[in-house]
Amino acid sequence: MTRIVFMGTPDIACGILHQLIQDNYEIVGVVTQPDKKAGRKQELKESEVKQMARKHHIEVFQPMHIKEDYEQILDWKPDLIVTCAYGQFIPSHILDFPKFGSINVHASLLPELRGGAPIHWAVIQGHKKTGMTIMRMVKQMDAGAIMKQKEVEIAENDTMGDVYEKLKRCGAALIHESMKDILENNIECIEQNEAEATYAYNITKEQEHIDFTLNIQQVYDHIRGLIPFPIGYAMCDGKKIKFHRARMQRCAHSYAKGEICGYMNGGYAIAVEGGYIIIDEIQMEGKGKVDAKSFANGQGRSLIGKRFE
RNA sequence: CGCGGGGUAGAGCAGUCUGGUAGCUCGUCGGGCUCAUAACCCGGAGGCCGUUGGUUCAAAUCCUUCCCCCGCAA
Repeated sequence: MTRIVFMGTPDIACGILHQLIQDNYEIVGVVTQPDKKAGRKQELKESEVKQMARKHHIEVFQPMHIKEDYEQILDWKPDLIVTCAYGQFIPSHILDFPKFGSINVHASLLPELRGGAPIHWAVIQGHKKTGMTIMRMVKQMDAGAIMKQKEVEIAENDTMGDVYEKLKRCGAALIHESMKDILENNIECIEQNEAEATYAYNITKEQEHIDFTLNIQQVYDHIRGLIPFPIGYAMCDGKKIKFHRARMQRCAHSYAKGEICGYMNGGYAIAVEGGYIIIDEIQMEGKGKVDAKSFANGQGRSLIGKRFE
């Protein structure tokens, strides 16, 4: 039987790992990022992939630096390495070791949106569709020849989380359909067109900041592209305020961009170019997430007339 | 002991510094007004002010024990 090593870390990789397990492939080992301290209490947290691997009694390897610490992987004698959002650059003498090579599953329609946050950026940039790609792994990030690709639609009101769920299912289906061909070397690989490559690096703190001077569509795409994680914010009165749920209302008005208009149409309205962004769930620094009406009754009352920065 | 904010009626908050009758917006219940309302008016119910101990004639408020929630940083 073909010996497969799976390398991945976050939840989306679980979709792929789970499908491989379902399809009865022999997973001889799983490589994932070391347990990390998380939260206020700094408790150690295992990656989602590690939790799934342990549930299925698969051996787990967690090198701090895979560049120097990789003997375990070669000892597993893999015939194929499948990776998905592992989180470390993998040296080519590991990638080249298996007889079927190494493949990567990436959450975009490559060569678009290479990098760590392709789903967020697809929504933030207002794309109408995205997808999953299986490709051969090469030294350069997400640049290998494309083996299989499958599209999903991004609906007008989809949040990052909605698209994420679609892609997780899409990825599982794609790996399910493709494994047989991959193991029979029955796939025509298509090199990526470097000229068309775009990049979707991890979201920085600065990029979580919502700029209300942009037009209504841009602001809305930005907010929904950060839901349910990491959540966009803006500043008002020196306080950080996060937007957990929002919608658009296109119309004319005479407010300044970013001005807080108060409770309107069941939400907390903020004026932008082209209409209002209506916030339905909001959170002030130091406080819990609350619905718009509660916010308007309490903390939000004194903010009316002020502007988000 | 990483830094910081907070726990007050069903919800969201003010009051705490400067101890002295429990307050606001909303919801809820009853009544009124209107062609009409997320409208307006009148009235009512609903609180061990997170927990422990202390100071005081008197504690939501000052000191103290513990629990819980959140923002930042990782």
